[in-house]
Amino acid sequence: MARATRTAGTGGTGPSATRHHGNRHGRSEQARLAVLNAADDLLVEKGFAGVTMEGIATRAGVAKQTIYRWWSTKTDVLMDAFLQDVAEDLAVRDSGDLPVDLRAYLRDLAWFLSASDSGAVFRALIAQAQHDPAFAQDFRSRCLDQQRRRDRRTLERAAERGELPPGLDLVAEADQLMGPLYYRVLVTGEPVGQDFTDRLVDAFLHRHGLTAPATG
Amino acid sequence: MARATRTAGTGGTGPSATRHHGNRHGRSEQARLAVLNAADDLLVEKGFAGVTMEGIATRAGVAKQTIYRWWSTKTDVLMDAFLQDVAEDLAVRDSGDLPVDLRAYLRDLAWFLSASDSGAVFRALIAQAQHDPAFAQDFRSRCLDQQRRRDRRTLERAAERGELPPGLDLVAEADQLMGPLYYRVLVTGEPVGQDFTDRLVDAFLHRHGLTAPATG
Amino acid sequence: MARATRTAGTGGTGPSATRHHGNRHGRSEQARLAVLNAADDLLVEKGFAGVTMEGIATRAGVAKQTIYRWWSTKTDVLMDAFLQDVAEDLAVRDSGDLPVDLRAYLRDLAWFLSASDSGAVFRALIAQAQHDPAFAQDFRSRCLDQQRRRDRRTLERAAERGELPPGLDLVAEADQLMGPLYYRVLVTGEPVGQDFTDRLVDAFLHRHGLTAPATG
Amino acid sequence: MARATRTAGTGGTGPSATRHHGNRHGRSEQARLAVLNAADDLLVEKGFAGVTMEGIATRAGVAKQTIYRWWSTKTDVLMDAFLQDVAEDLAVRDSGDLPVDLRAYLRDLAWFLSASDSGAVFRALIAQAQHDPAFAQDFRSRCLDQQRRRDRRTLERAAERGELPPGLDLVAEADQLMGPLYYRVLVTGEPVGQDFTDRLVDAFLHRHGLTAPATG
DNA sequence: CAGTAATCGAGACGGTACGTCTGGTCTTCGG
DNA sequence: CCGAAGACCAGACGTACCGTCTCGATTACTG
Repeated sequence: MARATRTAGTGGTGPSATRHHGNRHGRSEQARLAVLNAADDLLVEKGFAGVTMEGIATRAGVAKQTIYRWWSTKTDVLMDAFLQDVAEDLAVRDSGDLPVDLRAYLRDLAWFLSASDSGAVFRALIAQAQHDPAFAQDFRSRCLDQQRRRDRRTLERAAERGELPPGLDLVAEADQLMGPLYYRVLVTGEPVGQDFTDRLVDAFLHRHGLTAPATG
Repeated sequence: MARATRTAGTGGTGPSATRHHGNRHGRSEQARLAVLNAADDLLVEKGFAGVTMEGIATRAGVAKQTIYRWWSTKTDVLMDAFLQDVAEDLAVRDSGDLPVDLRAYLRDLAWFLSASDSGAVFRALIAQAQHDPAFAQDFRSRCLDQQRRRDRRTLERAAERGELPPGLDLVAEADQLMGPLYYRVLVTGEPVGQDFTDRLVDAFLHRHGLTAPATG
Repeated sequence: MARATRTAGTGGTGPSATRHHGNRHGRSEQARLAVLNAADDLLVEKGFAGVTMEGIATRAGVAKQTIYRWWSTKTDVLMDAFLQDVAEDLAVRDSGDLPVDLRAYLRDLAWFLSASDSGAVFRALIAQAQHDPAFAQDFRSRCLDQQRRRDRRTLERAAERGELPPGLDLVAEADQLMGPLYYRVLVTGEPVGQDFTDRLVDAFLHRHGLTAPATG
Repeated sequence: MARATRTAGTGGTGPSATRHHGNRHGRSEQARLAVLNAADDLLVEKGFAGVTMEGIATRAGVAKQTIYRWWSTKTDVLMDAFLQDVAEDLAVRDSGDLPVDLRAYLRDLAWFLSASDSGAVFRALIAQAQHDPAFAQDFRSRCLDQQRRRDRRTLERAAERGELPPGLDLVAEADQLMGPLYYRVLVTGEPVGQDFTDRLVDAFLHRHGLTAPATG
């Protein structure tokens, strides 16, 4: 909900800035944000089936045609809503120490995937990708790739610092490290507390001989 | 498709065995199988969105009400279809040797998840579980639990044989071993060849000091 | 997912009469009449533009699909509504005396065309026939022909009684007699009082030497 | 189509005549004619339902707002298009002989109403007048009155020449004479050949003792 | 010779209704 | 009682037009 307010409360923000409702010079930013917000809110409140083009239009105070002008399906809208929000809900910290950063990131990722609003959108999009191969491709190139890059970031920084053996396939390592977390959230639905994520990190560190914590 | 034929071509199976079209003697097995088949076929042919109650009814030559009498939603139908087929498409072998059995199972599981018909149904159900928490619970207890038990079987047998250290949390181990495979199929959509599954097995074995394979 | 079904609590109106809401044995008479009524009412209240399929459905408490199942357009609905009502709003009297009956019928017809509810529907249908040739053909065979037959009836009876010269083209005579009335209602929109219709009748009678009233 | 060319082919008409695209001192005649033409063409090609403000704008190469600036509805546009054309498609001849002129005019009127392009527009406008009383009033004062004056012209000239009895109500006589023709075109849709119109004229003449034609 | 005022093409906007599709419910009849 | 058939209410789908609006460019008068 923070989104719309940012622009809606224009008050006397700028001189005569972005006041247009859509004309030859481009679309209405106001309508765009209202749509993204409405989609987001509906997903969180009523679930994926409760997100309909009509519902979004009504809730956003926007004409259906305005939505169809810029997005082709409700999942397309949700994808934009996700891209708008994800940066705020999942940041990558950098303390310069791999074990510390890794533990922090997996904890944050677990929260993002299982508890945040944009995580709910993310899960819905992954689900839709199972149902629709064409959407899957679009989703991967527009959302998932950057998400995986984020997931790899901590390892890459450590590799640059020399904390990891050279020549390591970081993509494969990241998939092996994060995979069980995604699996748990998406498939088994079991809780993902810090104990769970820490165990994954420990296994990773141990695998590369970085520390040998007797976590048990 | 084998399913329906089994019953439809009754020919001279029995005296006048399961010949009823639905009367006071219980539901029609013929109708039940036709429905499951139709749902299955529609999913494979047209994707999840192409599976509708009306479509199933038409394709199965059955009245809509007949479906609603026994199933509540199309995903409910698909779940039954899945349970009917999964046993055939994913078996657990037992050679008595952990590395061998593990490599074989992960290869089979990869094929099952990414290429088999029942795997397609499975993915659709997992997707639906993201969209609908109530369905998720039902799906987990009726389908997923047994799937995870199957995934664990090889490890359990090895543990019984003493090939694995005692006191190991087999559930956690299995999740960590299979997680990246599910992740790859459901999320990244990248191919899951034997090289990929073997690498997962090798990491698992190495983690427990069972072999020290030079990667490659 | 129990849906709140709203059924008119008719109590125990009849034995077990027409209680069905549409099943394999035919359509719901209740729905049919509700639709015709709603269309009629909307036309009278809001004019032709105020008659919409959605509006009819809402007002009739009927699903849009139910309308489209039995009628193709709103004018199709209006045509049925007209056929349902016309008999009540325009009757042909028979006193056995041509001048008397003719004066009475033209007066009734004038009221029907310009002031009755079904006359309003009739005018709307004639208008639509100007806009759509395909509809025009349908309208003429289903409504107009019987209307013109009604318009001719009085003359035909008089001819049978020998009050009119034999061999007269009654169709042409009727068109010439009624034409100016329709013209006045549809085109000029001027009032059609009894003085006006009587003058038409007098001209007709004079044309055939039946009476020679010096009408001023 | 003749219309636009008339102005479009400015060639060397005037010095720098009507070349403006609309500025503070008046509207663009070019746009005006393009709109009227487009409306006319659309009506003839696709029928009344095929005439839309958007369609007119596109076909005329004009912005929607330009249309709304000068006309309020599509029927308003059609009315102007009609006024632009009617004079060319229906002229009143004057030979000085009532029977001759009357026969000629009714023949021309029949062709105008049933076969000409502006007649098609005229019928569409009459139809719209049935649907919309406010439009009806506007249409009658701006189009119909002059049309009825044209219809009366021949009789008026004959009256001035003394060919008709003095004190005759020419309005009523014209309505009674033309009414059946309008009725036939607008309501029954039957063909209006010269035999039909001549018979109307003969009845009129006989009614006033001008000739005594043996009917048929 | 700038400034102003009205026009024009373009097209996004909030809406309404369209005609279609699917979801679930209900009723009737045959076996 | 079950199953086939199919009519029913409900409501979302994606499209077509409606009438309003804002924009930048154009053009003739006005000061």
